[in-house]
Amino acid sequence: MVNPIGALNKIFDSRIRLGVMSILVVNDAVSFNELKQMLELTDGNLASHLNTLEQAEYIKVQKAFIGRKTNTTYLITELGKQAFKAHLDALEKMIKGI
Amino acid sequence: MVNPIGALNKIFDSRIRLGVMSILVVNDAVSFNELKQMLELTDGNLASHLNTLEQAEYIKVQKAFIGRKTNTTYLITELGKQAFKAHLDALEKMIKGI
DNA sequence: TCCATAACTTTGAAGCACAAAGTGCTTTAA
DNA sequence: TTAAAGCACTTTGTGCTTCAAAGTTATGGA
Repeated sequence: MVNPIGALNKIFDSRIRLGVMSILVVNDAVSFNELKQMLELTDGNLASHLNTLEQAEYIKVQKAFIGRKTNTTYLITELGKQAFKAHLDALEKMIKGI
Repeated sequence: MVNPIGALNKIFDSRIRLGVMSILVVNDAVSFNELKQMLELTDGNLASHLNTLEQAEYIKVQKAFIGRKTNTTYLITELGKQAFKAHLDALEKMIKGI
């Protein structure tokens, strides 16, 4: 038998990063504050997890202006979508014992 | 919106514990060595994760004899089954954005 | 008698998660 | 026109988790 946990993505071991991806996979552009509120996190904690996801190129940042005010939103990348899907597939296989 | 990651079980944040549960949920009694081989872990690492699961009463140990030799197998408990299922449900809800 | 195997426990290092506090910029209220 | 408050961070420090490696105890086989 092949080790079932080997196919899991380490980046998604973290519940918070998993939560961020779950949100971004269905929502096109979500702001820092929306994520913060949805996931009930402190700024620092959220920022560091977003940073990890950005380093992995699973998400990207978009800085825009709403009137004069800057607004930062986060989007999932194509690579991020693939990695997330692959992780979920691996999870499913593991659970179902395939 | 309710925080989607709040319903996840911290015990199952670990890929190894998730792997153990996935195996035990479909296999009735699995030995220490079988788990060790399937998951490709060192003795100590496996033992400590099994210990965490046992503390939570999600698994239990069965010491039996094969001839004169002792044989240790692990089984999932009813509580373990419930907790595992609840975790998977929470995961699914989170991912599907329910 | 010696070695191997099973099933651990202990130890220690490395990495991670998290809160809290600090930063720089901007906007709004007094 | 300060002052306060919000946004989006970065930095810092503590405590927890993970893991490998080594040590332990017991048994079985050569």
